[in-house]
Amino acid sequence: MIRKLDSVLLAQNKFIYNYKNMRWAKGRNETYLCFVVKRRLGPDSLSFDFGHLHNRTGCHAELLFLSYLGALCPGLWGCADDRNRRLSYSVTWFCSWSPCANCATTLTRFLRQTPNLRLRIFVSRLYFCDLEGSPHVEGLRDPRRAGVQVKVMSYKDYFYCWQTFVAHRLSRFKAWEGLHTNYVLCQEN
DNA sequence: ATTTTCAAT
Repeated sequence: MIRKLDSVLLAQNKFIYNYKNMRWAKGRNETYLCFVVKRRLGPDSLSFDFGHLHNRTGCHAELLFLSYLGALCPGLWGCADDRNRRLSYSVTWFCSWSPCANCATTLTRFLRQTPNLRLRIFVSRLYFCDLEGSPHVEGLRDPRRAGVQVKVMSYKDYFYCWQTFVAHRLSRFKAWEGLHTNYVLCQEN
């Protein structure tokens, strides 16, 4: 069983504040990304690592994650086994904002060149997708065309994140008001 | 009706 120190877990209030899927998320000037890395061995996949990060100035969370990928997934590149095959990984991430157009393009290009990496994206809120003609709607469409599963987080996803990434102690995830309604609204985009 | 967003100060 994977066991990590509390310091790598998110504080409860930080999780709630950043992932709350309210329609106008005032003051959420950061983006958090919680991730699970699994190594795929034939039909089985084993949990390999997990954690979270947030953007730094000038680097969106998604691209920051990509910069850590080599360390998170040893053998993803190069030939890692005696039969000259690369190792396969699957990554699931939960992002507080959906990817912007630029990140989506970079991500899509990256994944096309890395077929041994499978990615699933869950997003809590849609980044600038309300505006008419928003280029960031591509943040949802572009990766999908490359075979990435992109979904809006629902109650069960928040629940899972709470259990997996948050220092919850013994407290159970408690849904905020409007969670489900906001989820439904987001999902329609 | 309007509010908000991977800051800028």
